[in-house]
Amino acid sequence: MNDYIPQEIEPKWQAKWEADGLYHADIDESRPKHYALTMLPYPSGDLHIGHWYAMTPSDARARYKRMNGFNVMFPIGFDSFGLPAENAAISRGIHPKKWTYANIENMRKQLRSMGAMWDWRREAVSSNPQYYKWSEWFFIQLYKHGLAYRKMSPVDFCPHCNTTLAREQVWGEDRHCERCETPVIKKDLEQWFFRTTRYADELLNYEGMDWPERVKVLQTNWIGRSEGAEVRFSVISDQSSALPAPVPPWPGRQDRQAQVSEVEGSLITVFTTRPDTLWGATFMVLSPEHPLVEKITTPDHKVEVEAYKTQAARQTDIEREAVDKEKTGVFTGGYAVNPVNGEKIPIWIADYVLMTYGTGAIMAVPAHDERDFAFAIRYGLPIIPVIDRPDGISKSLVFPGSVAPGFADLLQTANIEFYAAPVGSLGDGLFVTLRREQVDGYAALMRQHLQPGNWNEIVGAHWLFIFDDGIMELDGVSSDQAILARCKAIYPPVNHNRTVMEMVNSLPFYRDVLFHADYGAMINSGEFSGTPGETAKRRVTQWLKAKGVGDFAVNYKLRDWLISRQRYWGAPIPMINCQKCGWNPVPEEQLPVLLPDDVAWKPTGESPLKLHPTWKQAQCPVCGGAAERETDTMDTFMCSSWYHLRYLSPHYDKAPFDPAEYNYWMPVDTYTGGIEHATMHLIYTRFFHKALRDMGVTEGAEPMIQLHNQGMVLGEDHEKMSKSRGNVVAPDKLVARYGADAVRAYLMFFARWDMGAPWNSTGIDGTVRWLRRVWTLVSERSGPGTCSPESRRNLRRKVHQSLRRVTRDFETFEFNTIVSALMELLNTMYAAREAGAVGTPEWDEATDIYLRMLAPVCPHIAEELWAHIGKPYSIHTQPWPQVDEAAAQEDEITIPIQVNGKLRDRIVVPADTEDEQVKSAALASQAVQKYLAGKPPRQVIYVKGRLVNVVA
RNA sequence: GCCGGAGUGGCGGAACUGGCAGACGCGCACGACUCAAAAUCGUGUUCCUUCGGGAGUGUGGGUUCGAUUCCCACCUUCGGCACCA
Repeated sequence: MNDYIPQEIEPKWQAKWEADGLYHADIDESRPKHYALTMLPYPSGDLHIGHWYAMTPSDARARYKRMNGFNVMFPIGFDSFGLPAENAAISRGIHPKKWTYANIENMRKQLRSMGAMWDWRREAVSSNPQYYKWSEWFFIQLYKHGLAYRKMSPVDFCPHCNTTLAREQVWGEDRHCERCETPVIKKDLEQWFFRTTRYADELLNYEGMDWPERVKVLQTNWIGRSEGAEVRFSVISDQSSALPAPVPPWPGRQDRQAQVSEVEGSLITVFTTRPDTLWGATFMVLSPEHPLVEKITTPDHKVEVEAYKTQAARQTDIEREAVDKEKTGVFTGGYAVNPVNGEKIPIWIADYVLMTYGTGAIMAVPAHDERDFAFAIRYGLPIIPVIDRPDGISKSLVFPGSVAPGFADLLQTANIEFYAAPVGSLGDGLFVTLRREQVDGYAALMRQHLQPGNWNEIVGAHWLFIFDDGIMELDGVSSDQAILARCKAIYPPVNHNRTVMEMVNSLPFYRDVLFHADYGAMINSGEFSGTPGETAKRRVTQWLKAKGVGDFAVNYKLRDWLISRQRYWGAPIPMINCQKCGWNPVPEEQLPVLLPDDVAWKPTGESPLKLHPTWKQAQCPVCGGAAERETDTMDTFMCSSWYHLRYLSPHYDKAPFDPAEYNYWMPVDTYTGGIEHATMHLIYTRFFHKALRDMGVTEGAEPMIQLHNQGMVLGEDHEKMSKSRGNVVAPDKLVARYGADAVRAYLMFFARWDMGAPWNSTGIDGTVRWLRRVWTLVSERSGPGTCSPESRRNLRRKVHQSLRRVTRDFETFEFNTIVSALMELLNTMYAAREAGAVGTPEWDEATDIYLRMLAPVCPHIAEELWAHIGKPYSIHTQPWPQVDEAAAQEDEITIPIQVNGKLRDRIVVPADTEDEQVKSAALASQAVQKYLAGKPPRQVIYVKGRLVNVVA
């Protein structure tokens, strides 16, 4: 037989498989179906090694499933709308359509070189009108079912280019436009949203889904459900000292996302997870974008507020939310009334409050929230503890000379924990830590021994200020100022402090007891003081509800899905705006709304749909008058939320998919793709499916039963592959040099699939060598057949053990060990050949099983060798071999012997040896005897078939 | 910063449910074949060692007869953070 030349055999078999329609997937009720789906690629121009890494193992597993009797559908297509096409248009003057379809043509060719079992008849291309007609249709259905709506939302905007910018188009610390380097601004636009939040609770349910735990956790955190309360604060004027007007009745539950715009008049609604801390709310913070900011801000604060809003708008949400960032904000001049105690509290704005979470406003409880604490310390706002410390710890620093001599001895006698250490340059002070039950005794002792003209404070679980004429307790805003005034009178260096907390926070000894975010009994909370932590939230919320100032509320981090893109290359949003009739969908019989081809590209990237002279002119579907089309297009995540449905029947023109195909193939049995899609795409597609289900379009709770994610292939320099870094690995070159089979095998072998790894160009020689060895071995068909029955049995054992491993690893997506097992078995077969096994029935069986196991991994060489040994075409329609458990059974086992957990010896015993016999054989070992040194063992542990541990 | 992963020889990785750490491969060294080279085949390859043994799975602790595996803290690194897809 000739040498192994993959460049000859691979195109040959690919052409034959194609001509024979070997991979056509058609409905066949007699067989169980398997829908294997790999994530829709974007046609960026060149197939990336990352595509191969993602798709080859998916293909191998689809093939394995097919050999296991399943009718497998493994489709492919292109997610072909999106930003890069427009970038090419702007920078190189190529029409996005032309650029996209040229790329698709190239990638089809490249994809075919993989030898994957795609059914190309089912190819779906999201930028084809016959595809995006249905994307538009879905938009209209969602709109008709109340799941699409418009609201104002900010975008990053380049004022010079007059364009909305994607996050990746904003560069640098100063956030400038990638094209013209102008600093970006935020611009508020009316945009379309889908109500994903309506499905938030259902999306948290993963019942019956075989998805990786990490993805479920990521999604759960992304959805970010939290239970708490909404509370309404009324705004009052600076001058107002009279009691505030009563808060109007609670309007009842409304749609979550609509809430924000419904904040009006003089009411601020906040969401809080800690209604039990309401008595400690000493100020409010609005997001700088909050609609009430303008109304509340007093004339003398206008300049500062406007300046702050501008700087906040230039940051990303990530920067704004960062916990370690310095907290900044400005006072608006406005005040609100804390509904629980009538306290007048100032209203600030700060960038750490985001308009996209909750109601865009918070009540700040600095004693029990880390960020609020930092903010209050910085701006001198009062901090009043309202939740008891569960640990009951208080601290007190006794200043040098503030107590009568001998105080330390008294503490010792009272069993109070303390140490003496210098306080600045004042001499030694006493640093006291108190348990709850010691506070009263300590306070009494201090009252007796405090020298005139001093005070002492107890802070933490208790807040007592002991003066020579009595004790004051920090229990509210007024006592805060009263205590501070006394302290300033006694010790002028504290004059600059604005609050008691600021004063005590300057002593590092106190810092760990000043603030906590735990649950505990309520304190300083009027009639609620003493309410235990377990019931506090519920009882306070019930009371708020009864008073009409609040209610139970659930909030989510998940936001509604922003669909609008101010771009050309996307599916048009099929809506028409009429001055008389408002927004209405394009009548379904007029779909698709086609993208115009004759568009002009301004070098700035301004949307050509807006600039097109006639495209946006339309007739109102209601009154028939002149109206305007929506010129925004859809987010490409819309296209990729339903592509698995278009694959069912890409040419069907009566509906997005053929119901007969749906009924047979759906749901997707195995979905594979990158872990980077764990939240956005995989939440959107689940939302989409559930929304369609509720409209009667789809069935079942979930679109994808099983999910497996691959990791990423980095460049050889351990950096993300990119053209600019010059570290991109081109699969075409590798295929030309080594053949597709070797590249496929190497990609499965070189890393753990679910983790990914940096590319390693040196290892591929090993897989090439391996395939050549397979070739050589199978080529040789006649031999002496002279080897011993024992070595023939050993060969069979190894074959069936390998089959067991390979089968298991295919089920669990552990592709690297599949290839290892095949390499190992080949080594055994080489040894068997040396022993004269060629020509025996065991050898023939080994060859047969070997090629079947190889077929999903390296389909071309397996097919070639299968033909060579005279087996019927095609190996890919052969059944998967069955493990002969009896043959795989070991006769003898080696048991490692440990003494005190360290390996000291090994014994070989028949596999069926009784436990007691194994133990006594282990104890009889010379090595064990040596370590026992004549003493009896304390314990002998035998883990059946695994190991013996002798405890001396 | 927040959420989720990952850290094992010179390198990629293996180790099933807490039970022999380093399978398989790359690289390297030596040998065979060859005039020679490539290819191929064979042997060896965690580190230290006084050759008895000792240490060792990012770091530090803990649980256990026994920990790469479980628990706590930390370090490094990768993915995502809502207009890249």
